[in-house]
Amino acid sequence: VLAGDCLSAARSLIGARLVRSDGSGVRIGRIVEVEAYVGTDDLASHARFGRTARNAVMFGPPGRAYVYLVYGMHNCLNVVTEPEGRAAAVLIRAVEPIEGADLMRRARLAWIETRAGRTSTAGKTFAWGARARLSLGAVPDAALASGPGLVCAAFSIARPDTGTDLCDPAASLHLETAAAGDPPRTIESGPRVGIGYATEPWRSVPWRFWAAGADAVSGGRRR
DNA sequence: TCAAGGATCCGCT
DNA sequence: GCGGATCCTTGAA
Repeated sequence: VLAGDCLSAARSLIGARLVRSDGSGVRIGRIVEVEAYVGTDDLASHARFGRTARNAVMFGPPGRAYVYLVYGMHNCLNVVTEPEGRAAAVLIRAVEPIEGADLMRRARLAWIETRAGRTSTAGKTFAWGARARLSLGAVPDAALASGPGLVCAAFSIARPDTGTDLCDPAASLHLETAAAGDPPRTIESGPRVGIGYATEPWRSVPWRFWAAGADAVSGGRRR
């Protein structure tokens, strides 16, 4: 499915499961929000400058992970789609925890700690970390991965995960199709988020897809 | 080598 | 609703 056209792949990823299994246990989440970035023509895509060292994996075979850093702090997970040679990927924006929510919470905490430990602007960052630590306790399980940066924090995904074959069930990080008992959900679509630098038509093309009514859809955007 | 800016999250107003 | 934190990637010099 991932080898097919990117927009269809994006739709079919809604409802699929993201699985992380490592020494600390198993974390499973249901994907409820994605965005498609298609080809070198798409001026919102990282592929818009052509092939570079960072985005090379987008041009490779489908089913691989592409993890990049935005705003200097947050990792974002993408699934490469379309055949080798065509640059396209689906950004995983939000996931609904199914199993291992406690582990996700611990991973979120670990993410905060690594940043709180750094002191660049004279203790200010540590103060931010302390507050974030407190507020994490108030976050409901459903919202533990309700945003692209949070998905990576909750599943301990970082740039070294780039290139992982997400279709390999033996991989520490991989995808699984929706279970038979999962509730069917309507898929809605709308313009992508955070790409104000792109020009039309790319800026408003409705290539963001989400599961209607899902609690975990990022920041009040479930419409 | 350098400067600019970004597919975000959070707290506070 | 706004702004701060934070650092990697990019393209041009």
